[in-house]
Amino acid sequence: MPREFQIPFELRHLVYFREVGQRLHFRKSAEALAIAQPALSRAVAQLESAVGARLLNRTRRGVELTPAGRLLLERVEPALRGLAAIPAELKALVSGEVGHIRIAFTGLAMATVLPGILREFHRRHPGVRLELSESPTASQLTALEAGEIACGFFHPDGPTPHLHTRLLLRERNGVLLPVSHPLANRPTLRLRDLADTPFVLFPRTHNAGFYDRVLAAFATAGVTPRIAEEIWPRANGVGLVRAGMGATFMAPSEARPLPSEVAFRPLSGPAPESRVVLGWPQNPAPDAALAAFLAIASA
Amino acid sequence: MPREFQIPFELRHLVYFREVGQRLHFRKSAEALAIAQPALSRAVAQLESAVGARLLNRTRRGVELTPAGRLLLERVEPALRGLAAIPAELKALVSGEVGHIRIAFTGLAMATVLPGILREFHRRHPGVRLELSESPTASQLTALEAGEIACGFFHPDGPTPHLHTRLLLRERNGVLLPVSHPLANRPTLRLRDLADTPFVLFPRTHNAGFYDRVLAAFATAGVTPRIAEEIWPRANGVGLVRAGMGATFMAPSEARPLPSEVAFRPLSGPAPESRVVLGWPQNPAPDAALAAFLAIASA
DNA sequence: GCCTGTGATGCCGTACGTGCATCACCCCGG
DNA sequence: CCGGGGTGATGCACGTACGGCATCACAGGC
Repeated sequence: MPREFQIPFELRHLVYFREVGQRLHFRKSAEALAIAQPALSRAVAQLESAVGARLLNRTRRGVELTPAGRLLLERVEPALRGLAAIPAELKALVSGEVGHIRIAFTGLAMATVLPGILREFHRRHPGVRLELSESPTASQLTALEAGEIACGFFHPDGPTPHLHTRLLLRERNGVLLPVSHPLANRPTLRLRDLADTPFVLFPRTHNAGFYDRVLAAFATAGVTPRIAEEIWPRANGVGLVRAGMGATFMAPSEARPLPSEVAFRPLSGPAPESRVVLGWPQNPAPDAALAAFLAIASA
Repeated sequence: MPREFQIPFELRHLVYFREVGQRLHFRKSAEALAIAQPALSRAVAQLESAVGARLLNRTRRGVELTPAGRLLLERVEPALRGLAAIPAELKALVSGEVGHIRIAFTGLAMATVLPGILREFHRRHPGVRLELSESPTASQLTALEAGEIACGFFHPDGPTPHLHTRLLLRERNGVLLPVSHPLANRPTLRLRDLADTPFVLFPRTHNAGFYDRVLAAFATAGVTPRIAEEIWPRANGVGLVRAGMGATFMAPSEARPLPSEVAFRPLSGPAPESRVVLGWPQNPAPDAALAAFLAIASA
């Protein structure tokens, strides 16, 4: 044996000793361990020699623990219990029963697809802890690149290298405007009607893709929009619209409960589109918990 | 292999895996473990097979932990640290550096020999915890028999089977009496002078040996004592003497600080004798800590 | 007194952990 | 583009030590 680092015995010795230390009977312990009695005697003797202390007092009728044996048993029992539990723990981990996943999302994702996904995942994998954090698309992309999050729900913004993506939501936006707005009484609007209306958008850096689609839609309609305010997160734009500071774009899904001072109107003709994408790194390969989450989220 | 109960791997596997899991490099880890690299590869592969999970992702330039590997490492490290500490712990125990000893004593022992012994033992063996409890001789003898205490300081009371004993103190008693007593002005007293003086003793059941020696001393002196009160522990007798309720016997050593209302007078002629004995069971053999204590106490 | 039951010991086969040599593969540099 | 250094994996042969079987030494009991 070249050297047994730090620990001069093996688990076998401890398991055997625990049995004898509890039963105080070599033959019965050997039977319980499914080995022959001499092997057990040898193993215990080896352990005693390894730790440099007598662990058992052998009398002719039975065995009793020495103080050293009591101390060792006291130390060994929890250690063995812990080690014995490891395979099951790992099994639970690789099967996706337990684990934790760091997930980022945008406000739109939380307003649309995310709640249903979370509910279903939690129902099927209650042992997996989710760390959820709202952050803009651009931040999610760098976090994914750095491995800080396992997956993200964001809004696509051109190509996403090193990522797998799955399109979860794609909705033509409508317009949210104050009920006091002259166009608020029409059932649908066209972009070109809104040339003079000031718009509340968000900083382009936060989701350049959508931002550019908004401008493209205006261009297609032949008008140039007036950008009055920028705000983030997008949902807060409702407050500005409500305050009469302008209109904003919104997907129908996120315009569900609205204050009475604002109105949501679909667009006919060109319209910007909101997209929610689930993205995760191509490598390393997702662990079991993440794989299960991705499967449910993509369903 | 007949069956490896509960735990499908050996400490060797865990030690090896910990090294690789920390260094993330097979060759360097093998060198640090003083084994060849192939042996390490095999051992880790065996562990992975045993726990049913890939623990390391082998890439061509280095190694990285899988989630399962991280979890296992997290579990294994404290376990190995605990197990590695065991030999030293046992060594400390058998060498008597640590441990604990249950000790019983009587008030007289605490008033005489015990403080010096405790001080010296604690100086030489600071890691040994002492559980001290005052209890009468008879209780100590049954506690020793039952193995409830490791040794006792008591007053011998006839033969003590199954015990080793060591006589630590043997003092002729004097008499403690109120200063108002007619005999208080004599420098020494004789028992026969005290025939009419009421005495405060203790229940005979608590130390029949001494009690009988008191009566024997009176008999030798040709008088019959008047037993007025019984009290326990003995030291409380001082209070009764101070209250003028009678006299009592006392060893010179325990009559050091006395209230001014009482006086201690040596006896000439027959006198009862106080004996303090250290006793401990003949078997089981004393452990290292107890042996060290006995050696110091007997010195 | 023998018989039963305890743990320890002698002997031997074999399984398995090990080292050496080599392989398969990839990155990197000329 | 091709070779050299470096990674971990694999084939093979050796030695050890673990385990089983048989037996020993010893104490208690109807």
